[in-house]
Amino acid sequence: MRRDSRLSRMLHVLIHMSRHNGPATSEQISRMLATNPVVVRRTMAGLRDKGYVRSEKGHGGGWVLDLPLTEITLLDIHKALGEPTLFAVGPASDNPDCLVEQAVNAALGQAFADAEAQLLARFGAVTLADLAADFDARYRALGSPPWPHEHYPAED
Amino acid sequence: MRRDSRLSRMLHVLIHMSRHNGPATSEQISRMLATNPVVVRRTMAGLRDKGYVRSEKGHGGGWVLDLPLTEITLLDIHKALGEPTLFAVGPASDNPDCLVEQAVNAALGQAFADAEAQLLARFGAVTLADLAADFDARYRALGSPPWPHEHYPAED
DNA sequence: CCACCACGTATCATTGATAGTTACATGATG
DNA sequence: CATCATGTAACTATCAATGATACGTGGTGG
Repeated sequence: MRRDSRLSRMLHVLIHMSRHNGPATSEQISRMLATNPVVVRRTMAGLRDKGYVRSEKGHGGGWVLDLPLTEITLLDIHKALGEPTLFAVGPASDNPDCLVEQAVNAALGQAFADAEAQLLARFGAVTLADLAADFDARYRALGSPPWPHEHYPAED
Repeated sequence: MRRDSRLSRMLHVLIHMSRHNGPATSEQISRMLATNPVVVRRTMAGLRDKGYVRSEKGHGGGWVLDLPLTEITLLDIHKALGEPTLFAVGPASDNPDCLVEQAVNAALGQAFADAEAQLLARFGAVTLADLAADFDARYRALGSPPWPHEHYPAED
């Protein structure tokens, strides 16, 4: 099944933004994500509404982080994206009155609910600063890796 | 995202089959699942190949359970369906060389891998007999519930 | 032995979500 | 005030599950 990559993409972008001086335009971001500017604006809109980023129009405008990475968890971004369904498999409701179907869905539903709770707890425990620190470790480990699009090592 | 309901459906069907005398035709099963016979054959094909059910052609033919419910776990059925992706959200690979993307995907990937392991372990620990027992409990609790399609209380 | 029944399977249409695109309006900057 | 950037509406593209049609194949029973 087709997988939703918005969470991954937004985390990617936010970390880049934190290492970036000044606003990043949707155009620049879209190149990083190999997509196009409208998709970026659409997806970032949710984060803006929750106050994680700010957008500025006109010359020199673009997107700016509005909170430090230490204050943003993966769970926050997941919620900002509208809490999309995490699971690709789910219960059937072909015959809601059927007791067999109810028994099956109760078992599956409980298993998925527990897995979701675990996943969300994990998301809530990881901040973007943690991911940025992992990036820094990878960067140091490789010395001077190639830059497919602009990375911003810890300098600025 | 659209959710794969095949696992739920197959569990539903197998339990009904265990309470059924003689083969159940794809036509009968399709009515239980509010779908059509071809979808049933397509989905059951995987279970047949793994030996959980048998199919018989001709007059009086249809589908028959080939193992007791105690010998079949939810995990078995999941595998028989081709182990479809469990998650609806996943990593982006827009820029595989980007160290930021790698850090993001490592964190997300680990979280999802752990959740998947938990889910599969749970699936492996539940047999269809457990679900059937839950059905029996629900049946007894309600006395004589309505039958939207044929249920088979513990008699035969 | 042959008519019928049920599975087996190829092929195409439908669905529902993200993702991509085009077009145009709005606001800010220099 | 021309230009740049976001905001958004309205499409189209894509992908996998699902649904539907058609036809082939093998058993069964009359």
